[in-house]
Amino acid sequence: MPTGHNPQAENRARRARLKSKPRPVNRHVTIREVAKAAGASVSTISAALNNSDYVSARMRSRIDQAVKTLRYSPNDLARSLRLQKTHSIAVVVPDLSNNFYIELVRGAKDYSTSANYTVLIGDSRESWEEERNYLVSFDRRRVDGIVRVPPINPGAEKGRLFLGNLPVVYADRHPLDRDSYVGRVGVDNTRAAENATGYLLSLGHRHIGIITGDASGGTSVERLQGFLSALRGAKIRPDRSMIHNGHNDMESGHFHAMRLLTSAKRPTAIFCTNNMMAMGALAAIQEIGLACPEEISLLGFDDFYWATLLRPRLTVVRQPAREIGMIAARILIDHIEGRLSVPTPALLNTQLIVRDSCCPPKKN
Amino acid sequence: MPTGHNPQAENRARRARLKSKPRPVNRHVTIREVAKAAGASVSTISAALNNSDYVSARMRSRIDQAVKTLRYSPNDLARSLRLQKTHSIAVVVPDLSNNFYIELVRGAKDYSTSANYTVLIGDSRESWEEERNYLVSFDRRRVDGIVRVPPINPGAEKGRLFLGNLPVVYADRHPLDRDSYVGRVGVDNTRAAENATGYLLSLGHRHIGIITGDASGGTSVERLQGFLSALRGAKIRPDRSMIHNGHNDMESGHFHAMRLLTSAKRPTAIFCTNNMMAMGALAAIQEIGLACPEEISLLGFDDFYWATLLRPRLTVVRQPAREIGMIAARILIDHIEGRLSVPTPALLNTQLIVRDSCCPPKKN
DNA sequence: CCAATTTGCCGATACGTTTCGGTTTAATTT
DNA sequence: AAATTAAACCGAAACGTATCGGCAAATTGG
Repeated sequence: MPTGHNPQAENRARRARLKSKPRPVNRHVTIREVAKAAGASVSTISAALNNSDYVSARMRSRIDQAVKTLRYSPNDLARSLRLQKTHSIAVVVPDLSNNFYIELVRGAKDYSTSANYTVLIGDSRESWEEERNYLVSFDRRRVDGIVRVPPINPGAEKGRLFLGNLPVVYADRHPLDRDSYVGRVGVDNTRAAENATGYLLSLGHRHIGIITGDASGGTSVERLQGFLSALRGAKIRPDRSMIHNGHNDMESGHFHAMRLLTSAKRPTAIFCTNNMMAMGALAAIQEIGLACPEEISLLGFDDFYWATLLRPRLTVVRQPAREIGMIAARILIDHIEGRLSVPTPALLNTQLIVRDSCCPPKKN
Repeated sequence: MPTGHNPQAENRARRARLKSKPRPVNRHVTIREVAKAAGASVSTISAALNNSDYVSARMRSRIDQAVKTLRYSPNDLARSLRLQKTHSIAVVVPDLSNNFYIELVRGAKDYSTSANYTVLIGDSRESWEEERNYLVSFDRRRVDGIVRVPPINPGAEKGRLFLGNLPVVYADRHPLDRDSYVGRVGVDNTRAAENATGYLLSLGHRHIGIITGDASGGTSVERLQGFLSALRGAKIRPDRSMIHNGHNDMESGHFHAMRLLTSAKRPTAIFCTNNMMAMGALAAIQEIGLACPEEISLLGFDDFYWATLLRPRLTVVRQPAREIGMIAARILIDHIEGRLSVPTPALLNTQLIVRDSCCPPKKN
C-alpha cells in the first residue's frame, strides 16, 4: 500500500505511538481519570468542580467520591491557560527584612485573599536587576497584575522594562520615570517630613541633620523637600553638610550618622527618612557614646514592632504599611476586574509617634 | 442538505465560529505571532528560543528581531504544562516578620536561583489553616517541591494534608507526625540548648526559667530537653513552675516572662527558645524595671540584625539561618533532578554569641 | 397526547508551548 | 551520477482544563 493515503489512520497510529510512551509514574491525577472513575465525562467533572451548571446530586456525589479517593488536585497551569487568567497578583518589594514591607505585603495578601486572588512575593533587595528578574518571571507566569515598590534608582535605569499592558500599581515609592501605571498609593511624604521636622524645631532644634534614601527618585526627595520647607518656614538656612544620602539600609544609616556626629558642627538632632537608617544611626550614636536624646535627638521614619524595645524608645513618623498594601491590592484588583476603582484616597495619613528619642537640645 | 453528514466540515465551521470571537485586546503575543512575523513555523521559533536544535544564523536573527519588536514574552503556564515541570519550588515559613525566616528564605532563594529554579514564598503566620491554603495553592500550581517549616501544632493537626508525592524537605522544624519527606535540615537543638544552659550554669545560675514555643512538636521539645539535661548534669532538680509554654511570638514571650518575673521565686535567668519570645521577655523586664543582666539574665535563640541595638545587647545562640535555607533548597532540588543528594550534614552547627544580657547572678 | 421546554450530560476544541517524526534541500560520499 | 547523509525547517499531537453547542431524556404546557 502506498504511503500517505489515509491521513486519519496515520494520525491514529501516531497518537497510539505517542500514547504508548510509558507515563512517568509520579504524575498527578487528571480530571480525565476522575471522569473514568466516576463514570462521567470530562466536561461534567469540570462543571461539577466549578460547581455551576447542571449536574445532578447523584452524579455530584459520585464525582466527589472519585475526587477524594483519587486525591485529585486541579492543575492550575492548565486551568489558567484555558481561562487566560491566573487569579493571582505579584507584589515585589525592595527589602523583606524591613518590617515595613512585611506589613505592606501582608496587607496586600490579606486583601487579595478576601478577593479570591493569590499573591506572589518578590524581594528585590534594592537591586534593580533582581527586581527585573522578578518582574519578568511574574510576567511569564501571567500574573494578572503587580504591586510594585521599585528599588531606589541605581544611577540610570538602563534597559527600560516593558511589562506589556500588565496593570501595575505603585505602593510607597513613586514610579521613577513616566512609567504607565493604573494606580499609586502612599503617604504625603512632604507633609509628613515637614511635620516631623516641625516637631524637632518646636523642641528648639536649629541644627538638624537629615539622612535620606537615595534622593534620585521617589519618596526621599519628597521627604527632603518637606524637611527643607520646614526649615525655611522657621527662617533657618539649610546647611548642605547636614544633608546626607544613604541607601535605605542600616549600614549607610550608621555611616552617615557617624559623619554627621563627628563633624565640626555636630547637629543636635538627626532625622532619618526610613527605619533601617534610623537604626543604623542609633548604632552610631551608641558607638560614639553620646546620650540620646539628651545630647542628640533621633527621629525615624516608619514604625516597627521593636521600636519600643530600643533605648531610647524611638520617636518615629508612622506609615500605615498594612493599609498601603491593602489599598494597593484593592486598586489593582478593581482594575483587573474592570471595576473602575472607587476614587479612594491614594494618599494615606501618617502619624507622629512621640516616644523618647527626641528632646530639647542642651544649651551650652 | 441533512445535518450531521460531514463532520469535518462541521468542525471547520465550528472552529471558524469560535475563532471569530473577538480576541480580548489585552492578550499577550504568542509564539505563533512571532512565527508569522519571522516567516517561520512555530516549532522553529520554539527551537530557537530554547536555543538548541538546528536553526540557521539567518533565521535566528530574524526570529530575534521579531521577538524584540513584538515584545514576545513566553507563557510559562503553557510551557510548564507541556513540560510537566515548573522549575519552581515553594518555601513556606511560619512568620515572615521573624528575621530568622527571612534569612532562611533568602538562602533558599539564592540557591534556587543558582540552580535555575524559581521560588514561591508562603507566610503561614503560625496558622495551620493558612499553611494548608498555601500548600494546596502551591500544589495546584505544580511546584516541583516544597521547603516547609510547619506552624506549631494547634492542638491536633486535623485533616491531614496529602501532598501526593510532592517532594518536601523540612527546615528548622520537624515534621509533626510521621510525615513522608525527602530531607530535613536544621540544627542540633538539644545540644544547642544544653550548651546554652550550660553557659548560664557556668555563670552561677541555679534558678533558670525557660520559655519554649509550643512544646507539642518539633524544635521546642528538643530545646527543652537540652535544657533539662543540662540541669540534670548539674544536679539541679528542674522546677515545673520554671517551664513555660509560649507561641513563638513577642506577646507570649512578654506574657510568660511577666509571670516568671512576678512569681514568688523569681529566676535569676530566663532562656527563651526563639528570638521573638526573647524580645517579648526583654520588654517585660524593661516594664518591670529590673536591671538586665544584673538582676535578671536573658538568653535568646536565633540572632537578628538589631540584637546589638538593644540594651543590653542580647546574647543568643545563633543558627545559620541562611545556610539552612540554602541546604534545604539544595537537597530538594537534588531530589527533584534525580540526583541522589550528597550525604550532606543535615544538622548544622549553632554558635553561642555572648554579649551583655547574661552575667553571674547577684548574691543575696 | 403531542409540542415545547428544561435537565443532565457528552464531544470536541482551544489555551500556548514543546517534541517527535517527516520532508525538502544541500552537502558529501561512493 | 547516484546514493547516502546532514542541515534546516515544518506539521501535528499533547499537556490538563473550561466552554460551547448538541442531544437524549424528563418534565412541563396546552
